[in-house]
Amino acid sequence: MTFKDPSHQDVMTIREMCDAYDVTPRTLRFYEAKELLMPIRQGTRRLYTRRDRARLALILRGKRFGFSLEDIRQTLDLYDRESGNVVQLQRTWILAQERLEAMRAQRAELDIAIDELQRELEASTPLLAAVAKAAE
Amino acid sequence: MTFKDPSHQDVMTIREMCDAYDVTPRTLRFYEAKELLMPIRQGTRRLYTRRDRARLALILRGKRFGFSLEDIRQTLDLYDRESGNVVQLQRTWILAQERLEAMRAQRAELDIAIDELQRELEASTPLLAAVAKAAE
DNA sequence: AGCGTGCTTGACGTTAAGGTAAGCGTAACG
DNA sequence: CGTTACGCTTACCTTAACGTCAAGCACGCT
Repeated sequence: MTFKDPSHQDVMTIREMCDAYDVTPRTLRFYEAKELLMPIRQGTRRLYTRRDRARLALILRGKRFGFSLEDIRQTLDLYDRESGNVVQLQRTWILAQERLEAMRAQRAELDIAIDELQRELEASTPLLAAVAKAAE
Repeated sequence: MTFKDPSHQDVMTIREMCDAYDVTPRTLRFYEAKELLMPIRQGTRRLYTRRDRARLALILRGKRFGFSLEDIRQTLDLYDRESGNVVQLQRTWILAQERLEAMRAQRAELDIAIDELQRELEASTPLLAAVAKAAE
C-alpha cells in the first residue's frame, strides 16, 4: 500500500523548513533558543510539526510588520489553545487586544503615507519628464 | 512693533526640536551624521529650519513603518525640489515608486493580519469568560 | 572672576536579529 | 572503509540605531 511514509508523519526536517519558508537553519535554531518554536527531537535532530509551521508563519508575518520577536512571542500563545493558567491567558488576551489596536493605528497612518507619497510622485512626474526631455 | 523676533526667525534649537518631536539630542545628531538632516550652524550650535522639521517628520513616520534610515534617506530627496542631477532624480523617483509598492503590499498584508487576529480574539473571548467564571 | 546651564564632540556600551566559522557526530553512498 | 552531506553545538562577529558618559566651549548672571 502506498500510504504516507509513517516515518515522515507530517513533520519536516530543518532543511525542508528552510526551503519551505525561506529562512536559514540559524534562524530556526535562534527562534528555538528564544522559545518561539519547540520542534521535537529525534535523537539530536529537530523535527518540525504542523504546529511549528503555523507558528513560524505567524512569526514571519509579525516580523514583516515590524514587531519584535519578543512582542511576537507574547502574542503567539493566543493562537494555541490550552496555554497556561487563567491569569496568563488574560494577560495574553489583553496584549493581543493592544496589538490589534496598534495594527489598526499603523494601518491608518499607512494609508495617509501612501496617499501622500503617491501625490508627491504624481506631482513630480511631469517635472521629471520635462527635465528628461530637456536633457536629450 | 511686536513682529517676530528676527533672531528666532523660524528656526529651533535642538532642545525645542526634542520637545516638539519627542526625540533625544543624540538622535538628532545621529540623523545628522547619517546625512538625513542638515541644520544650519550658528557658531557651533545647531539651528533647525522648517525644512529640517519636515524631513524629521518624514523620517519618524518612515521608521514607524519599519523602513531603515538608509531607505528613508534615499527617498527623502523626492520631497525636496531641485535635488541633484537628472539621473539621480530618476533613481530617486524609481526608488519611491518601489517604496510605494512595498507600502501597498504591506497594507494588504496588514489588513489580513488584522482580520485574522480579530477573529482569533473574538473566538477566544467566550472561552476566556467561561474560564474566568469557573475560577471564581 | 566665578558659576550654572546648555550645547558640543568623541568614545565606548548596548540590544536585536541573526551571520559565520570551527569541530564533532552520524548516516548514506560508492 | 573513506568521503560526502547534513545536522548539532559553541563561540565569536556584525549591523542598525541609538544610550551613556566624559570633557570641554560659550553664554548670561551675579
